[in-house]
Formats: sequence, C-alpha cells, structure tokens
Amino acid sequence: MKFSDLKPEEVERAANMMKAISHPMRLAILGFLSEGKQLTVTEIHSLLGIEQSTASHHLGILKDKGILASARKGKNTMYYLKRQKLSQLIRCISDCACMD
Amino acid sequence: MKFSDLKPEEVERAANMMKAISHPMRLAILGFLSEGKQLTVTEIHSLLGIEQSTASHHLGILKDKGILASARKGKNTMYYLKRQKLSQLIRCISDCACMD
DNA sequence: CTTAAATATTAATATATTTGTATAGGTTCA
DNA sequence: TGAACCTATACAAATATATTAATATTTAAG
Repeated sequence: MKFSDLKPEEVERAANMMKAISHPMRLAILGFLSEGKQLTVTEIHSLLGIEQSTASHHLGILKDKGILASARKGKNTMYYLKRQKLSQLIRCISDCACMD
Repeated sequence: MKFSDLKPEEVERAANMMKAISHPMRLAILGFLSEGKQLTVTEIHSLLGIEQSTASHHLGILKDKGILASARKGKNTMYYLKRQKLSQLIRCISDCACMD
C-alpha cells in the first residue's frame, strides 16, 4: 500500500490517528499495550504515575481515534490495541526513534 | 526493537518526531518524498496548492525534527527523507489508516 | 437500596499550532 | 551591479491541545 494511493479523507484520517499517537504518555501506553496485552485504567495510571482522570482522558483519545478498543470487565475497563497492525506501527516508530 | 526498551528521553523524542509527521499536509509531503524522491519547495507548494511560505514552514518543521534533510542546488533547495527507514514508517501508516 | 471502587466527563486555564501576509535573505545570470 | 527567482523568517489572528481539579457515572458487593 503506497501512501500516495490514499484519498484526501484517508490522509486526514491517518493524520488524526498519528496525532493521537504522538504524545509521550500515549506512546508509553501503546508500548504497554503492544503485542496483544490488555490493561485496566488503574493499571495504566499506576504504571505511568499519572492522575486517574488523565489516564482515562488519554485512553479516551486513543479510543476515539480508532487506536484502542475497550471492554468492560466487572468494575474495570480493559483497554487493548484495536488492530494488530498497530503493533507493527509501534515497532516501526521505535526503530525510527532510536537512531540519529 | 521493542518500544518498552526506549529510555524516557527516547520516548519523548519519538513523540516529537511523530508529532511532526502527524499533520495532513506534512503527511502528504512525506508521501511525495517517499522511496528516495527529492523535491524543491516550489514543487511542493505547487503540488499541494498551498502558499510558498506555508510549504517552507512545514518543511522546516520536518527538518527540525529529523524527518527530512535538505541540500541547496542552485536557486533551489531539495528536500528528501533523512533516513530510509522512514519510507517503511510511511508505508506502515498508510496500512494502518486505510482500513476500519 | 447504599456504599465504595473504578472509570468517565466537565470546566477552566494555560500553552501550542496553523495559516496568511508581508518581508528579508540568498543565488543566478545578464 | 541589478533584476528575477527561490526560499526562509516574523508577526498576528484563529484554532487546537494539554493539564488539573472537581464532579458524575457505572458497577459490584453487602
């Protein structure tokens, strides 16, 4: 799939997805959720040492932009990557970031 | 390379690189410059139908964040991807964006 | 039904981005 | 040198995003 094949609205969509990803905390969240892992809001806010509402807020953004999906499990909400391809994207990002 | 191996400052850096990429026009620019292609500022502002100064501005952001490099060639400035791996990233982004 | 735990939403403020217009800096060529 | 061209920068207005604290909603358990 070549980028130039994308229609304008798909480019827009891609930019929105990437914008959602492009935040240190949200990238860290995606790092935790890569390779099919699932975590609750509480687990994420503990792991990252941020406010619960902040964690929920970032998770909401990622979900809204189609990066994450969630499923209620009792009192908790599990979050996970919506698509497997996203694991590859995250790997790709690490590859691009750790050299210069 | 796993994302969780990145140090905090590398996560920050990755987020900044991704933020630079996460804009419809800048994504479009990267689409034009994928696979080793090179273009001048004028070519890009014509291709995208945006102001010259806007094109220059976006190119500057991409260069500043380590996505693009540039080389003066006579009156023109050629812009091109700084690293080959970025072509793969762009492909990856298209793959993630064009399905739902 | 009440309570407590987990999650989500709202509101307010501060900060950052985007864009166009105008202008300045370099480069080539006559 | 001066004219034409290409590129970069400065500024300001509009828009978007981030952050925190406070509050609301949802669910399980008693």
